[in-house]
Amino acid sequence: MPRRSSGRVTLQHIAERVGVTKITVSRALREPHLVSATLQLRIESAIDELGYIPNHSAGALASGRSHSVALLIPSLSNSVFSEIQRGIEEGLSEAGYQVLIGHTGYSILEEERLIDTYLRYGVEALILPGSRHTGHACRLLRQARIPVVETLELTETPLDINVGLDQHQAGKAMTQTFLDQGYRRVGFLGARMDHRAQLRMAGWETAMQQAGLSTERCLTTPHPSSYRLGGEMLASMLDRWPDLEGIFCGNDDLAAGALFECQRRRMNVPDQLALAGFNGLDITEATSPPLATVVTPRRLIGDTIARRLLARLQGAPLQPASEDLGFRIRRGGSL
Amino acid sequence: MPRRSSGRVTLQHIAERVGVTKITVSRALREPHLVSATLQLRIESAIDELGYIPNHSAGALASGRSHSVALLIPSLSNSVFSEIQRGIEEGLSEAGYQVLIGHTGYSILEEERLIDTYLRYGVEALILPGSRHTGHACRLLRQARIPVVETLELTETPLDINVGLDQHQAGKAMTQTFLDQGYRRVGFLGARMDHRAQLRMAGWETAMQQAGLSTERCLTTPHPSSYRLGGEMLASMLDRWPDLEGIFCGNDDLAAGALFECQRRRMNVPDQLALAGFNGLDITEATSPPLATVVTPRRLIGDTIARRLLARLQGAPLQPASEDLGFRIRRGGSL
DNA sequence: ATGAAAGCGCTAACAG
DNA sequence: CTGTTAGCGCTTTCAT
Repeated sequence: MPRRSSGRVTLQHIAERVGVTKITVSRALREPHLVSATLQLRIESAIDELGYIPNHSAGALASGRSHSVALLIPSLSNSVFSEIQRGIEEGLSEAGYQVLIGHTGYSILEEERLIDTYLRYGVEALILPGSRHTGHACRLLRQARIPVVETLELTETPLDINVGLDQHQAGKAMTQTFLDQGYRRVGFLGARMDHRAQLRMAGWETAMQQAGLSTERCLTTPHPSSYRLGGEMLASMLDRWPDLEGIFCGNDDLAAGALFECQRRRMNVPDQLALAGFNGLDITEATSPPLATVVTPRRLIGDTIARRLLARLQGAPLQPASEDLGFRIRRGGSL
Repeated sequence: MPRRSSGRVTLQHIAERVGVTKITVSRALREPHLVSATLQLRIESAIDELGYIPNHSAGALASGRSHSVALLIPSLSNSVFSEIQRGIEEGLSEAGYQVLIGHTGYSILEEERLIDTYLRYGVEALILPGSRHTGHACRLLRQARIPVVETLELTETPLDINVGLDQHQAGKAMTQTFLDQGYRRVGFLGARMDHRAQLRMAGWETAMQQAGLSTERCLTTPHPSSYRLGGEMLASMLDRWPDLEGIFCGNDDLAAGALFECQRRRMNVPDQLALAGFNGLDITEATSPPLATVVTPRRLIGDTIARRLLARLQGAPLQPASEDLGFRIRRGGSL
């Protein structure tokens, strides 16, 4: 009688049932071509009958490989990440990796906690939103010696793979679009104000300053963005700066919320007020008028991450480098 | 020289550095009160210096406990789940559980695959969206003998814990609200048509039939729902049934998309066409007019799941039972 | 308060 | 194609 035992069905049980040793059963599962066809069948049926479920921890411990990768996303309710995730998942699951999702709530402290957790789980790579991390997180990542992907934004000093787009440049380009259309009193509206939101806003500032225009018409909040918030903040801005001609919103949710508030006030968009968002989510094509936005190549980002990460996992050397996948301005009808 | 070794820092390394055995280090980590204060400090600093990261697989294998729970969600881009997730995560992480997120893409086959995967990982409980599962999934769940939560919808035959709301009843109640307001030619618009969407639609049918009204004005698609799709489907419905007085949309995205299409056509909502959605997402309060919707208690669902699951994890017996957390109809201004 | 021994379930390495 | 042996890194159990 064993002193400890989980009562779970193990390889050993299958092996006894079939009349071989457990290593053969193990092989039948992992390298079927090394096992005779008849045995293979008998093993399969024994597994089925007994309801064997492999113990991932035991396998990972013995082999030193977890076949899993962690993907950290800032928020579950932000659809920006869903396409990126699809690209990543498709590429990696094909190669036998399980993608473990964690969400940071836009906090680098929570990101640090998750990095620690997933390193304990022995993930073979980490995909992180953004390029800002806590000092301890960076130390953990360095020690772990596993591939790391930083995504969404670009950084001068990537830890490893960096795939995204230049958020500052994109913010600047969208602002320039306002200016090209003749708008002058262009404000900025931002929520949450994570690093990417800050970069976009900085892009707006740069463009405005280069055009010799005022950057005073700016309203931001640390609160999470939402449609409602977009409407409320638009109202505040119009109160304070009734002369506004256009507003660049840090993301599509805010822009849509702002548009709804304009509709409520019977303000014509873009004649009385031009609006633009950021990301090119589905909603920007559905509203009336469609919203101007910066279309980000999210699916491409996901595919690219999968491809480059697989190369690293399969032995490609560490060569920290950024890959800029660009963006596209879409004027919609709101600008 | 050991034949195999990962090169990672282990408990053994810490122990040697401090001059104790590894079991003492292990205790210092898990039951600090059993270790003398001075040792505790020396162990902590050694861990810090060497950058020790515990190996979760080894711990899980030795103890038979993974301290993790899997939460499967249908889609990352659907914010319906984000509040549920928050409630679950807060409750469980406080109790020392790591919540692993997986997404099924609304497919019970993918759900089955994820259940299998996470059982291999040794999760101590599973939280599933919905009550429809493949036969093999049910078998796996039964064999695993761990707590299972089925959520969002209610079922007569819960596997274990079941927390949600009566989707059929909710669909019926929203339809009845149309009828109470005097609308008669009320259609139904649905996308994706997963089980919950089907239940909502069945609720609409029931209410219409009980009122002796036609259920012909119904358009559904298996495609994922989106704002754009809501607009396109509304257009099709108006083409086909120009006499429509109201449309109950299976979710808020479709309803919002439909509203935008009405705005494009300069159709007054609700005078020319009444609209309603389902879930009570943020957008329903932001549009102009605000959208009628079925407000679902998502945060409460999450909190309730956490509470009941913790009880089960701490030994409460298996007592399959459903908990109906209800819903609220909000008329908004579109109905 | 600390230690020794055994073992969790699996796979790497080598043998045949 | 199949088996033997050792060990992955940790925790349990029992001793001291």
